[in-house]
Amino acid sequence: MSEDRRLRVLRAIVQDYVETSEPVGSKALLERHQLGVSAATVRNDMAALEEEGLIAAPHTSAGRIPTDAGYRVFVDRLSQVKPMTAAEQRAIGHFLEGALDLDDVVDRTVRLLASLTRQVAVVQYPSLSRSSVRHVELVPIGGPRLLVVLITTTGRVEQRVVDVGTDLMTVEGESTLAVLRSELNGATAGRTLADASAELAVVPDRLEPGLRDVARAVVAALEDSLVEEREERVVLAGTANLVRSGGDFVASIGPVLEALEEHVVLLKLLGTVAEQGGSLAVRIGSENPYAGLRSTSMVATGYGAGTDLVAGLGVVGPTRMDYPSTMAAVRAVATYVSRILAD
Amino acid sequence: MSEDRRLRVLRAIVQDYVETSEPVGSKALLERHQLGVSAATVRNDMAALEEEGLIAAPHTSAGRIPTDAGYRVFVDRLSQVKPMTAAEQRAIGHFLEGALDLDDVVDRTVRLLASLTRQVAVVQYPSLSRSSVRHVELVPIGGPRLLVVLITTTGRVEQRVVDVGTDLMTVEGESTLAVLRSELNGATAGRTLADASAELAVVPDRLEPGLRDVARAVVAALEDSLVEEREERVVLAGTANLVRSGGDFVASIGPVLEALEEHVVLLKLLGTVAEQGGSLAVRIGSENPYAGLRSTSMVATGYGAGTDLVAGLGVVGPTRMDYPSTMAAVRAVATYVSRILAD
DNA sequence: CTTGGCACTCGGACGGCGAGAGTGCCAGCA
DNA sequence: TGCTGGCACTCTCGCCGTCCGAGTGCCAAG
Repeated sequence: MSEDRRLRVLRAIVQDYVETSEPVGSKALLERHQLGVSAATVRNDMAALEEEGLIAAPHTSAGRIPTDAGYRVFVDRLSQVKPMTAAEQRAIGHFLEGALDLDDVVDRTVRLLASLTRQVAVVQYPSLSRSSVRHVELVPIGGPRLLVVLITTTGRVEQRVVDVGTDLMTVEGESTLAVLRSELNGATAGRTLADASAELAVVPDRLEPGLRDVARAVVAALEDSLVEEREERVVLAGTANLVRSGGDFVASIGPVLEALEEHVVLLKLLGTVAEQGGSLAVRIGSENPYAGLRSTSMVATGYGAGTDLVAGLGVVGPTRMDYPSTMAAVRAVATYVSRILAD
Repeated sequence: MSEDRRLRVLRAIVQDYVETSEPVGSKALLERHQLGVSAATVRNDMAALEEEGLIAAPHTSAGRIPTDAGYRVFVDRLSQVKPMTAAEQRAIGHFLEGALDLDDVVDRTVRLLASLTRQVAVVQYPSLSRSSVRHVELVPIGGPRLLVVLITTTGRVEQRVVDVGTDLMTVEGESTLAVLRSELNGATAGRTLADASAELAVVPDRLEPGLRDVARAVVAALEDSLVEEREERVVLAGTANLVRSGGDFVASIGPVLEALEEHVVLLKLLGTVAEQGGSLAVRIGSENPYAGLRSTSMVATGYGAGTDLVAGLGVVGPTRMDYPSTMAAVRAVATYVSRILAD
């Protein structure tokens, strides 16, 4: 019994099941694929595959469906990411070109990904801790309050109101701020906040005593913006696709929607992806650490301006999804967004 | 046949149907409400109510369910918004107090509203056109590009990259910017962008000729940020509640999810609400102009810092919802958010 | 105007039945 | 040793007839 043919059978089962949403039997398989063997042989192979835990039968007189492990083998060994057509590529580029600012880029990206894959798309905002600082601005906004604005090379703008204890809306206040401003920019420009942390810490000490408290408050605010939960944002689109996905999956969308609303969960998932280097990550069904997402798979990858990855994006859908196309779309979109952000 | 009792019957039907999700018959009504009349009388009243189009029978041998018109009468004449308990009020205040910045306020608000009402919550970001300008900042970000940052009194920060044609990252560039900066702030500070529009338009003419093109580009960017579609943002939470809402409603969540993703639609709905003055707006089922939301009701109101309303918030749920509690929650949350924003 | 009574309707649950799909196993063959 | 055709077996699913009960509309009497 050739291992090779058994895997071809598995591939055929996955493909058919993805297409029809129904358990596939030996006969149906022969009709749609040229396997060159008889139904009985296929049945033997199926029995073996079931033994290995790659497929399962919902009940005696139904066909087989792939298990999570089956999809895993399919993704790892039996499928290749199918390239996007030139037309699709053009469409992606064209759609993303028109974006006005970072919000718009992220918004367009997530919608595009959702409509390309017909699944729920997830896009993380470029992370602050992994982006470089372009500029720090200080704006007095009345009384002792100061608005600290942080602009990154990816175009993300983060702001925070700080109470500095002294009223700075005065003439000498303005010159004070100018000093502080240039110190801060000197300490941070061009590097990530995390990298600049040490330099930032000593900024207050380099200033005249009267300014130190102000400086300390501002530096604290900048450091604070790195705290994981606060700094990360994630955007969704295409949740309606969950309903359309058909099959018995629809019954379990409740927990899935809940999990998707827990942005922290999504960030964790995207985070591990962005770290583990370039290529696509696929997390299938029960491989997923979060209970609500046990019936789904996630296909994700990192993206970013230039060579560093600054965030992750991907899609979430039923484990019965068209992995090759989905993977192609995720990869293509990530490539294009990265290109756009590089400007 | 007293009109009065007929309405009491309608109220009882609405209450029971909301609670049980099942058509309610004359007998069940008598068991759960002290109407002081016989089943036959109730049946007569029901027939009359059906005649008036306020209730309907799904089929012959089932009870009645309220029509959209029936809910309308219930909301307008038969229910009063039931006040939140002191404990609930404290919880709301406490939960919102902790917010760090505007994003956080909006985020907490929408989650709070979703969990209070067990429905989909919708919160619009404070609108730019209706907020006052606190400060305009200009930051050169390399080459001929300038980042224009707009900060409103509600704490919202909007940024836009502008190509001004000249490289401003020079010494004289910086002083140029200082002039422009103070002109812009002089023209806008303390009023809404819309109000400042006329003043802004003449700013370029007051400057030396070499600066005019730069100034025009910046002013155009500011005006541009008012364009409706771009300026408005809306945030959702609690979509998972749609699934839990039970009854036959679950079948139609597909179109509802789609409609909810069309933020433009939600903004239109919230927009009309915020305009029409203080109190709560309730839009029931087919009163809704958008096909996807025909099976839902929306309860919404405006909120804002001080006396002006700057945005809307509300919830979307099945027409069969507990209107009195929902309305109470929406109103209470709006009140508290407004209070927080006033700081 | 209300009430009790009564005949009527209809949807949903239940159970039996047959068809069809799919399987496992076996014996024969290369 | 591995493939194949055949065959008996097992389930699920859909269909149909039946039954039950909830709920109604109407009527005649109070």
